[in-house]
Amino acid sequence: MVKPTVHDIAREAGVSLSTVDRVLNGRTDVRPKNAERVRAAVEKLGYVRDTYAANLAKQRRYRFLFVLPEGPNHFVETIAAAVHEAASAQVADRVDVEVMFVNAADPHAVVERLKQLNLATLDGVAIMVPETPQVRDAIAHIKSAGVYVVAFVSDLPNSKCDHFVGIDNFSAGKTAGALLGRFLRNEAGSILVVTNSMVARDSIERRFGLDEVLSRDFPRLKALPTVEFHDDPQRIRVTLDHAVADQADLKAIYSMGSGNAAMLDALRENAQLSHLIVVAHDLTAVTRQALLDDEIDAVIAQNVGHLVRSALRVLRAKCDKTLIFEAQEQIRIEIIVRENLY
Amino acid sequence: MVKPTVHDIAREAGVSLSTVDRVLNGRTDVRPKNAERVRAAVEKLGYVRDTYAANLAKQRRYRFLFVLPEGPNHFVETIAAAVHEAASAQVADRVDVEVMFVNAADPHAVVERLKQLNLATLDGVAIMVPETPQVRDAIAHIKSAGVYVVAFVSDLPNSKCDHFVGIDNFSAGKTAGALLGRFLRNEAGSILVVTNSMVARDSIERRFGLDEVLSRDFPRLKALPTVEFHDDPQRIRVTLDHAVADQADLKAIYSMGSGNAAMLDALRENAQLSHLIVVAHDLTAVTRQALLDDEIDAVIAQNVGHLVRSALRVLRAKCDKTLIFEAQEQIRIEIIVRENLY
DNA sequence: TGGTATCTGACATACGTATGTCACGTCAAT
DNA sequence: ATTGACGTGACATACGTATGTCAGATACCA
Repeated sequence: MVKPTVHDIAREAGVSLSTVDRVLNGRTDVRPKNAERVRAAVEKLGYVRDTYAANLAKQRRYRFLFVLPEGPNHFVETIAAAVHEAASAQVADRVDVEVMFVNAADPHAVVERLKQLNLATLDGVAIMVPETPQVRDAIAHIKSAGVYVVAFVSDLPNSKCDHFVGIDNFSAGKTAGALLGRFLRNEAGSILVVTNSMVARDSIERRFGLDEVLSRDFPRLKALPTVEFHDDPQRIRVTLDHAVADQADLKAIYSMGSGNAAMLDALRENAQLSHLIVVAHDLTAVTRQALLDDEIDAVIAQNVGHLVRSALRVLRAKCDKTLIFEAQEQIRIEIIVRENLY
Repeated sequence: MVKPTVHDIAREAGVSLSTVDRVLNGRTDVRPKNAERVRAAVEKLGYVRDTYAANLAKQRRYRFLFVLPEGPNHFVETIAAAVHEAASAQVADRVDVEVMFVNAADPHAVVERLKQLNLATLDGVAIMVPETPQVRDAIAHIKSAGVYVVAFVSDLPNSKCDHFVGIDNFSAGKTAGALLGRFLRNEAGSILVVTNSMVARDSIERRFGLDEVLSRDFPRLKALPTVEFHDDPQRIRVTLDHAVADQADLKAIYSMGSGNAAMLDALRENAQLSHLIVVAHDLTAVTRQALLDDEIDAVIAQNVGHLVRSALRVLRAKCDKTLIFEAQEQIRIEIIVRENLY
């Protein structure tokens, strides 16, 4: 009943400890017949390597890096805070975590920074940048150095990442649509959709999700063309004023990503907008306060603590070449109203 | 930069390894002055014990037990499955997990089973039973044997538990109320509240939460007195038929706990009820399917995987006497609609 | 001062695994 | 028969911590 060790395997297989080690760690110089006997013994006794003892012996440390977009952004700041929190909690687990900020808007700058990484000192990287051909190449380069890569928050479907840690943004958009449809029961009208930029694939996918649900389940609601306001708070204000003038049937606002603060500021300046349903993405200090103040009806969020811990667990699993526990790494699309705010 | 070891502490404090060990493990026979120097060195070098190395040396295994209510219940079955899943994932972490089912409806039977436990072979217990004076005493007994106890899913506020792993049911009820209020925008009417039994404090707390939100934010909505149907599917059917006859303004159903299947069956048999908004608790095979079939509008849930893993982490932290990472152990009140179903 | 109870340090062994060294086989090619 | 390549086993050391033994130091009291 007690956990078998390498010694038990050696005895069971009738070979020496050295041979067991050679098989287990994929070294050369083992006769196929003996390798097979070792594998059979492992199977029979149900041996699983004690990773902690192994790490102790190897003096192993896991060195991970988070690459996050720089610039003022509440969501990213929340993530960075979660990374630092997790990092301090994980020192006991032999993992060292660093954070690097890159100018995500400039693909060349991103690649430049990625190329400068000393890959010999790294075991894994979690990357949160938009996918470009250059980024794709940089990732291939990192991976070829034996460093594991996970796409973080934004998926990089065409890159050779080991995993994606984040939510399905298409479903997130559908969820927003479902909430809007239910919050506007029996009502017809239009929905203003705003985002900072549609360059990020996140926004595009969310928009698709929204449109699919609205057209299928709530055809009485019409989503207006997405308004992008590229870091210009003025623009959102003007857009809102126009919308309220042109669209007599405006019923709701869907804020798809960064820029919630600007959207809320604009909302506050136009009293006519106070009856609108507002659904926004990402739980930050700003949206949290807006929920409490009843300025936002619901927030679609992903738990940043889970995101970070999941990324770390996945990277560790890759390093240890162990299986990842899919159910645990599934990042939930959370719906947050004032009452279940945490 | 490298993690300090006990040797570093000994050197820094100018004492021997033995003395460091005596201080660290709370043994006797250490002069206060030396103990203080060791503590200062620990502080200065930022020493943290390597739990894994320590467990290796101690040949430590964590033996935990989940005490769950028996009887056919989808929610508990889901939990039991999650426990077994987590248990198999945790063998590598030196933890052995067992599950015991008790007849939660019979306090004496519960206590009888708890008293039979061989506490010498246990390190921690997660208990999910309603609180009674007998249970309270049994828990005190378990704790006095040096076994850690966490209240699991249902809180045991008057018992001497080490922790509560679960959601705040008052907030959960408020969340349900907030959803109902938003789903029934601008509408007035009554809400049917059903549950299997109000004996469990969960239901009582949820009801309080519901009432508070409705009266404060949505006074146009009136929640009818809670209908309990004590494992009698017939009862819920009759109740629904009466409600639809008596309450012309019936707008929604709030199912507060177990018994979703019976509620749904009754709903299906009365075509006049198909336009009702339905909010239910707990994500199980039944509610999952009902969400997909659009029979339920939203489910308030707690992630059973998180519940179980949190309980295990908390018990481990107690055994290791390390701090628990509150943010991670906070169980979320999840809102689930068809689109963010997982 | 002697006796004794209380502290302390040096050292050894162990946990399960990784890794290195070295000698000793076996077998085929020279 | 000699060489060399390959396969193997025995053994040692290490990782950071726990725990035990025991001799020796120190402090305290009479």
